[in-house]
Amino acid sequence: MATLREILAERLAHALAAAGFSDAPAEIAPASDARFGDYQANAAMILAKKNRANPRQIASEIIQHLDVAGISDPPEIAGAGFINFRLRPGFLARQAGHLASDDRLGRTPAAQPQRIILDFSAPNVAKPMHVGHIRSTILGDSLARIARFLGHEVISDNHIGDWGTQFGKVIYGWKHFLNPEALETDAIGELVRLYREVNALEATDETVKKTAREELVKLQQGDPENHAIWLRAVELSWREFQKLYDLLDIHFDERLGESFYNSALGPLCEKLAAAGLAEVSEGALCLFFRDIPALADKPAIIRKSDGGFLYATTDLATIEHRVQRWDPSAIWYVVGAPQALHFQQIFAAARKMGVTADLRHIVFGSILGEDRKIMRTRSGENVGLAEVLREAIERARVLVTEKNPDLPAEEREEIARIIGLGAVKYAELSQNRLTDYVFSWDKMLSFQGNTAPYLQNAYVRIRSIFRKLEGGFDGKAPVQIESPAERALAVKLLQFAETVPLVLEDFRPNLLANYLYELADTFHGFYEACPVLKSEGATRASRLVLCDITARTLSKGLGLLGIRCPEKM
RNA sequence: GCAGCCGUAGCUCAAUUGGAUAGAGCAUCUGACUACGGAUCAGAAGGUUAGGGGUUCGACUCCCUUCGGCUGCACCA
Repeated sequence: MATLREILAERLAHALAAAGFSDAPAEIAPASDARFGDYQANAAMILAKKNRANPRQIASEIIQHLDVAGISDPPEIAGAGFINFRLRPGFLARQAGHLASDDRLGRTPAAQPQRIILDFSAPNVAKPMHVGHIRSTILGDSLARIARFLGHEVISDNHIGDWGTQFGKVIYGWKHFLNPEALETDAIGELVRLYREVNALEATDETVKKTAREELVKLQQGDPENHAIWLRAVELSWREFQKLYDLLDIHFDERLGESFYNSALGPLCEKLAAAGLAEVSEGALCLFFRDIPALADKPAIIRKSDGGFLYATTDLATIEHRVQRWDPSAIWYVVGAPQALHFQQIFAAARKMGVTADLRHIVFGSILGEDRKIMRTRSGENVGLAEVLREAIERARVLVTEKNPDLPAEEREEIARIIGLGAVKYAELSQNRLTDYVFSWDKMLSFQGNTAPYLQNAYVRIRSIFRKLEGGFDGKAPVQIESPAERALAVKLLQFAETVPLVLEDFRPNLLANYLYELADTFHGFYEACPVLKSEGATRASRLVLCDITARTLSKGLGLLGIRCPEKM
C-alpha cells in the first residue's frame, strides 16, 4: 500500500511532466503547520530558482495539471509558492481502513532489499559492560530491527574485544592468586580484580612485569595452558554479557571477536605489502593515504616494528572476511565518535583493497551525568550497565507498586522489567544520536512528556477499552471520520509507514520515537474528545478500529525500538 | 598547533536535510473533571538559534570568521 506521501508525489510527478517541468523533483513534505493542510509541495520554488521565474506563476501552472480529485481538496498556492494539500476525510477513512487488516501497518518492504552487516555493542572481555556500551548496543539493536522490518537482510555481529595485551596480566594473576569461588559467582569481577592486582604489582616489581609480558607472548604463540585460561576467561565473560543481552532482548547472528582474525593478520599484511599498498616506515608496516588531504599525514599502522599487529589490522581483516563470506552491500559500525579517525583510515584502506560495500561509521555522543560531565560513579569509575538496568527495574517496580498494588507480585515484576528497560532504551533512542545527553532517572521514568512510560500508558489505556468491551470487536468495520480528533488520528496513523524508512536515511531512531510520541499525544486528544464505549453503532465500531490500529502501531513502533508494551501497568 | 563533532526557551531535547510566524516536554501560571486507566486534556508565558559577516525569493540548516565545549592526531584497543 502506498503512503499518503507517495500517492501525492505520484500525482505531482504527473502534473510536473504535463506542465513541462519533468526535471523537477516530485517531492512532497508534511505541512510545516496544520493551518496549511496536511502536505505541501515546494517544487514550484525550486523550479523558479532554476529557471529564474516567478514561483507563484509556476505553482499555478503545476496546479492546472494536478489531478487529486477524491484525495485532496483543490490544492492551494500560498506564501512564496507553496502548494498545499488538505486530504479529504473520505479518502483518509478509506486509507486508514486498510491499516486495520495489515500487520505491517501500511509499510511495504523495500523494493531493493540489501544485505547489511551491523557491527555493534562489542564489549571487552574481562571488563564489565558499562553505560558507554548502552548507546552502541541499543542503537545497533534498534537499527537491526528497523532494517529487518523494511525487508533488508541484516547480519548482526558482536565484534567483542577478546584479544589484547591485558591477557598477559590476567593470566599472570590467574596463575598466582585466582579465587575460584569468586570466579564462579562473579567472573568478570574476579577477572578485573586479577588485572588490577597485577597492574599494581607491576608498578613496584619488575619481575612481575616481565613475567606477565612473557605470559602474553606464550599465549600468542599458542601455549596450551595459557590458551585454555584465555578461552575460559572469554567464555565466562561472554556468559555474563549474555545475561544482559537476554535481559535487554538483544540477539546477535554472529559473535566473531578479534581473536577470530588472528591467523588472518599476517597474511593480510603480506598481501598488502606485496600489492604495494602498504609500505614500511620507521620499521612499521603502514598504509598511507596521500591522495586524501585529511589523512595525508595520518598513516594507519598495520604491523608494528616489533612484528605485532594492531586493531587497524584486525578491523581490515574483519572487512575482508565479511566481504568474502557475505558480499554485503553495506557494513554499519555503531561506535562512538572518538574513533572517527580510525574508521576514516580503515574505510580508505578498504577502498584501496577494492571493497565496494557502503561502509558507514554510525557515530554517537557521550552519556553525561547530571553534572554535565561524562557519567562516572562517585569513585570515578565507569557506571556498570548491569547496575543501571537493575536500578531502572527497581525504580519501575516502586512506581508500579504505588499505582497498582493489587497486581500479583509476579505480574508486577514482569511489568517493572518492561517499563524499566523500556525507559532506559527510550531515553537513548528518543534523542539525536550525535548529541551528548544527560542521564536522568527521574526524566526517563516520568509518565509525562516524551518517555517510554507515557507511550506504554497510551497502549495500556487502549487495551483497557478492549477488556471492557462487550459484544466483540469487528476489525473490518469501516472507519468514519466525523470530528477533527478522528481526522488527526487517522492522518497520524497513516504516517507510520512513511516515518520508519526515514530512520535509515541517517540512522536516527529518534525520528521514529518522535513520531510515536506525537501519535500517543494525538491519540490522547482523540480519547478526550471521542468517547468510544459510550458511542453507538457505526461510530463506535469505527472508533474501536481506530483504537485497535493505534495500539498496534504503538506496539509495533516501540517494538522496532526494542521496547515492549505491557497490557497493564 | 592541525582536524572532526557540537553550541537552539531557565532545564532536557526537536526541527523530515534550504521552506511559511523555530516546535515539544519538564519546571512556572490558569482552567477542565468523581473520569472508556487523571499515569489525562485545554490554555498562558518563555527565543537576536553562542557573536559577527556572506550566499538567495527564503538560513538553526550552506560558506567565511570570532568565541566557548568535547574528541582525535605513528607503533593501546
